[in-house]
Amino acid sequence: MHATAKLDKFSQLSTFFVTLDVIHNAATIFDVARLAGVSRGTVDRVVYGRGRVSQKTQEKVRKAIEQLGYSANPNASSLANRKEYLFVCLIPEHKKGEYWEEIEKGFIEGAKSILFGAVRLDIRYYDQTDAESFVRASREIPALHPSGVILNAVFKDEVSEFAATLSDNAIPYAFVDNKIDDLDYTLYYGVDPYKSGALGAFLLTTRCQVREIALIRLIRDSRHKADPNAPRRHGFVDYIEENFPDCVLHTLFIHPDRPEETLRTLEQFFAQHPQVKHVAMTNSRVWLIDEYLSKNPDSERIVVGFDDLEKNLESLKKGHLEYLVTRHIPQQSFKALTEFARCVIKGTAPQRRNNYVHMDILHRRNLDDY
Amino acid sequence: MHATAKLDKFSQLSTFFVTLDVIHNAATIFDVARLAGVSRGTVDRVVYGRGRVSQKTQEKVRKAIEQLGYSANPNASSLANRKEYLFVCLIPEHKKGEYWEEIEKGFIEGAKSILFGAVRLDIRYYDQTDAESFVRASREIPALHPSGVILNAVFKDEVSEFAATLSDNAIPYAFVDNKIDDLDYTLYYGVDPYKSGALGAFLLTTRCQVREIALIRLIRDSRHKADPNAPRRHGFVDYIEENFPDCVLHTLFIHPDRPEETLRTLEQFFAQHPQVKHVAMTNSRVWLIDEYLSKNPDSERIVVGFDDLEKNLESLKKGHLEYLVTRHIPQQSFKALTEFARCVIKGTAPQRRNNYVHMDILHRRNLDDY
DNA sequence: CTGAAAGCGCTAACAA
DNA sequence: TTGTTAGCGCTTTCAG
Repeated sequence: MHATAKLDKFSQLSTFFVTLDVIHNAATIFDVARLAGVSRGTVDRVVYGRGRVSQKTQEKVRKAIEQLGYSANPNASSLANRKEYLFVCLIPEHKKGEYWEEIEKGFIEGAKSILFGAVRLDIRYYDQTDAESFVRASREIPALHPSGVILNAVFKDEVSEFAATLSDNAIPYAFVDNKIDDLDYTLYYGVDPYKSGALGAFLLTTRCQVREIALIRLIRDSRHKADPNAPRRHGFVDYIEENFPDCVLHTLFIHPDRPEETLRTLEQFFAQHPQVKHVAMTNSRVWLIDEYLSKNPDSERIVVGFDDLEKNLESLKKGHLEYLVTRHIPQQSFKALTEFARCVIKGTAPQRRNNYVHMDILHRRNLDDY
Repeated sequence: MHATAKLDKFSQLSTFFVTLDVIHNAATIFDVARLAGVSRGTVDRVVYGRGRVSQKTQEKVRKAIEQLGYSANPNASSLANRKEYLFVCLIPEHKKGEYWEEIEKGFIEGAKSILFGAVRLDIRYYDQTDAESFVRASREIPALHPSGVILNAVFKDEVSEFAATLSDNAIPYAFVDNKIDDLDYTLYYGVDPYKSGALGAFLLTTRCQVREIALIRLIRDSRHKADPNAPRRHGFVDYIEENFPDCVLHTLFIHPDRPEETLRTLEQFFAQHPQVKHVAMTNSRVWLIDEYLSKNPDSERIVVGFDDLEKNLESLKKGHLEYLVTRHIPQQSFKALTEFARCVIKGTAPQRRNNYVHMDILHRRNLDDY
């Protein structure tokens, strides 16, 4: 598919315009074959590098392709190509409304949007708090003979080992959300968590003289080995330390599954520290404190959170939060899947290997059409 | 194309997964034909309501379709369907780097991305400052017999008249960027300019006690009848008046093509009013004041602009601007074209008629991957 | 009203 | 190493 543009100027009409024919116009594989003086089969072999073509004919064909600006009609390709591609997504199990549900949506939409070849998706889950469950889930994957695997990198050792297995089986893999740098992944899509933390800190403190901040964290299960939120938190904390060296950071811990306890913890803290007006939560669940915020309105208070979960957006809309730092979560998994599939199916390298997606600043005032 | 999902739980493995087959699996038109006891041609007629099919066979076919969950393979469709669609885009002529260039990019990319049917794009230009040129350009369009026309609404009367002509010729049309409410357009994509103005005002003034603001405007050619920027400016001004009733708004005019004059105007103004620290420009060319800003650094000054033109982004990156209120400009025209084409080609109504796209808040800190 | 059949551009298996 | 050919699933004449 390619576009040609011709520019015509009709000066006496004082009107000018551009016409472009988009889409597989012009040249077909047949045209190329004729120009190169070979058969369509040969052209096909050259285009996809299937080998078994002499250097000389390859040259001829290449030249013809260039001359005609040929590129295969993707519709005809995927019609003729009945190959099926199986992609396995290995992600944390999750409940409705949680972060990983959004990621999953992106995968599914991405798979649906692929038009070259028939794509199957197999989504496998593991327990984020349990490295063993990751190992169990990952072990079943090679037997499925997938064309590719997409996963996130929770448990460093276990993921590295799995990646090695995949490589041994010549199965390409991609990371989404986070990655392990020294592995041989095809591509990665995610945000820079450190920067996003710093951005949140900036939004919380800009144009203010900040003396104290409440940073609210989650009590993680003791089984929970990983701390996937650390880079973002560090970005946040480092920003504060650099820009407000005298600022006191109060860290409070709340339990994600105990709302009454959370309410009490917060009420108690803010009763003791009424001067603290800046509040942040660097994980994705700032909605957990929404109940406290709505029951204890304070027009001077500024709260900043992260990630566009449904519940966070609601909290933002109600005015309990000032800013949410995020990106369209499904977009990163959508792009990851479609790009990865393109690379795998067409056998090409990705345009870019490490893709950091843009961070959005969300405020009540620009929330409407998100 | 449709997706089926089956959920299997292997509890003893403490692993569960979801498989979904995306894309034209299962039933083909042949299967439907066989089940209904008719030919493929008949099925086709039913599916697309081309008429000339008896009620009875229609029933049979419908039932078979339902039973098999049939839906046409889009690849095969557009392969067999050699119809060409011509879309005409009618937009202001522009120079490199200007707003409308970005819009144009979106159209072109959108056309390229369409995979159903072959699409041709014909981009026509007119002079924004000259209603007559719009009339001239628009008059040539019906003769092209386009499948659809996309335009923006600059000159109310002239556009309305053209729209009527299109309707008379049964040519559907869509608006991008701005619209005229009471016309019969198929769909519209744009931002709410009033809201974006208010958002800019908010970002300029949040957490500040603002007493004076410099609002910089463009000297428009006297021929320039339209004031396309008015709604955004009103959003800005109204916000300020509501929230800072005592704030003084200084309006300065600069000429878009006279940089030295601009520099002088600004230097003179700020020499006389050194206390003014808040500056805004509600049109898309805040880069015009970049030279002044870089030559007269002031850490207390806050500048807010609009639209992600290359030059504005540069100015933001260099730290001369604090915030830019924008959206991916090409995205709105991309979406407008693809959605419009879908509606026209498939003969369906748009999902939504008026589409307001999300406004991004851009700051030096979230600019990297935009 | 309905069926048959010739492609759309490409792939892949088979023959040469 | 190369050419030939039978489809992929759908659309669209053209006969009947």
